[in-house]
Amino acid sequence: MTVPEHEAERRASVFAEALRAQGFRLTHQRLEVAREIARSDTHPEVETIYRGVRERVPTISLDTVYRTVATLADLGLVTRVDAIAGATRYDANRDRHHHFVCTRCGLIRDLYSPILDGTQAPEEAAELGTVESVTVQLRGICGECKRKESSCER
Amino acid sequence: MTVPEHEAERRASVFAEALRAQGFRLTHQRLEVAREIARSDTHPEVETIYRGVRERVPTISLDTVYRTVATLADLGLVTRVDAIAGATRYDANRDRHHHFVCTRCGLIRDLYSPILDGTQAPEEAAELGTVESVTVQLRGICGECKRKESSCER
DNA sequence: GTTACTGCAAACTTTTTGCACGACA
DNA sequence: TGTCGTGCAAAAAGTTTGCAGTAAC
Repeated sequence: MTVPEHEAERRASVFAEALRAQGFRLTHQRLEVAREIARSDTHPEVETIYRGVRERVPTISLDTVYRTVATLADLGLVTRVDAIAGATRYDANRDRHHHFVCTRCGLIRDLYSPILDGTQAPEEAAELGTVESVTVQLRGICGECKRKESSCER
Repeated sequence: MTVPEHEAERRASVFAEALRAQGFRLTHQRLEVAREIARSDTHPEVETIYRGVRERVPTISLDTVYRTVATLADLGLVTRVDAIAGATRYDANRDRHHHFVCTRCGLIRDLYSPILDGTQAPEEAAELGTVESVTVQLRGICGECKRKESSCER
């Protein structure tokens, strides 16, 4: 939790404002979950957020945290890190490559690109640790999902 | 499964050879799981691999697939896509940033870099879909884990 | 013949869901 | 006051583990 207090508060207000704008009720629980995520820079999992919030709201339940986080994610206010929901996926491709990820359906396609292969780790990275690989992730909507969307505007 | 047959076979032999070199027994089950992953380019989850293998080895159990995939991953022959094992993690940082991921402990740190921000999606990506964001992922060993490793060579 | 691997079943973890009560607007 | 959100409990989904029999070396 090294996010400066003012930055955390700013993020939390953005969350609250967005929830209100979308017609969600500003409940005590939602505000506290939003605040907890906002002040964290460790990319926490739900369990961690839960423990943090519970210090201030001892009666909150784990499933409320799950629901609130899902709501914030749906509104695009927080992102699932390297998000492909569901089970762990495996990659047997040992050649240097990058990924295109569809945020709608979870499709992942390999992408070969000498230009992207040239991406260098910035110097600051050395402070964090030893970099062993650099890959680029493109996120967006795949052709299939785009077609579905335009055909039957749900 | 658009991996050409010869490429799939090549990958499968690499898997088999590596298993043997590391002293693992080349069982029927392991070879078939290895082959199934090798011929797939859809970044499958364990359940999918299981279904594929079961067509050829109807008696194989799901947990054997889990164990084999874990073994292959430990040997570095397959990678967990955007791998941070365990629960889903969330990111409240809406500013443009990149990630450093420690493959040992799962630590994720944000990385700000105007240079990385300049990374462009290659033209070929347009064939896959609409790209909405481009982020760079650095994988490696964090300072903490490196220290632990050098102090008490386990 | 040993020992590692497998299949089975059960446990564990993470996440989702149905329902009735309570709180926000 | 009406409806949405919460807490509880149970279930579902994904993954791991102990054990006894089986197969690889």
